Amino acid sequence: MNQHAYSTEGLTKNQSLVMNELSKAGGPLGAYAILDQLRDRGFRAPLQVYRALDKLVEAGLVHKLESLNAFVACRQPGCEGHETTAFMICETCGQTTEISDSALAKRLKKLAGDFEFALRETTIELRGTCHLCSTN
Amino acid sequence: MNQHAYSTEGLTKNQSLVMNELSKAGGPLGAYAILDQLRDRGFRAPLQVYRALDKLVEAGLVHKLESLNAFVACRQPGCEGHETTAFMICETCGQTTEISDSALAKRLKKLAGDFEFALRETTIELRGTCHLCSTN
DNA sequence: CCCAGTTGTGTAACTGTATAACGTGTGCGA
DNA sequence: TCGCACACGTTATACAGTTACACAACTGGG
Repeated sequence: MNQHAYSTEGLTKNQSLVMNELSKAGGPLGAYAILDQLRDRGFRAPLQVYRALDKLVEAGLVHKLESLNAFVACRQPGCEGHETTAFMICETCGQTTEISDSALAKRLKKLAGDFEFALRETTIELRGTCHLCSTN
Repeated sequence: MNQHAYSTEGLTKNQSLVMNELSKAGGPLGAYAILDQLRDRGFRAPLQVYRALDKLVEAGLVHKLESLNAFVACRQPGCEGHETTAFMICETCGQTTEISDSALAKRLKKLAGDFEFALRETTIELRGTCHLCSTN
């Protein structure tokens, strides 16, 4: 367990604060945006945010969107298949959709296998325009 | 055509220099690493590198690896299927392998279609350990 | 030929993203 | 109680990418 237990999830104080901001946002946030949001809660330096994010990503509660250099709260609490999650990112409205597709995961595993590559983590990000933005 | 024609490929002087560095490297390079390599060829500012990279990526000669914030020369000259290229990145030796898999591309297109998402570009990056590094 | 538009280039300053290198405090087990 | 692991705080710095402005070189049409 954890030393402080500030949260229902066994997160530390800083981790809870960062997690809370990401949940409130409902979409991707940059580390510095999070920092700004948390200045009045005592945050002063980027490292405080990055350390919390590292743990949250590790715990599977947060995903990093590499093509945005941003972070997003996991859609569902116990986000399974965390290693092979795909994201659709609307370049117009910024909305992101999290997808877990087993066929996709399977194909990637097979490709890695073909190259005798020990797969640890995958990044799959689809950029384009979402339905809503296309029709407007 | 191009104004200077410094290269066999119709690239400008700066584009050729950057392309040449990436080809020599045989692996991913950060923009500032390229800049440092080209200081004695007259490069002084990041923008010179980024402008060249933009054109090279647009021309399909170079890929950006989002999870490394780095750039890599395209494996084959006329890299087709440029929109749906996957990369395997060895976290030990840094080597990258470029993969074009039509089944993968098809599956991604289908997923986008299911969500009525107008796909523009995809990023697929597999991180792990390559065969060589696993056995050593 | 000249002019206007486009594209490539050079330079400086700046914002944004991320990490290194310190040191401090706290809980926990040997 | 000693040391270890871990969260935390602070400063500085490295790396990534952009904005703004100016100039040079080619291009196309009148």
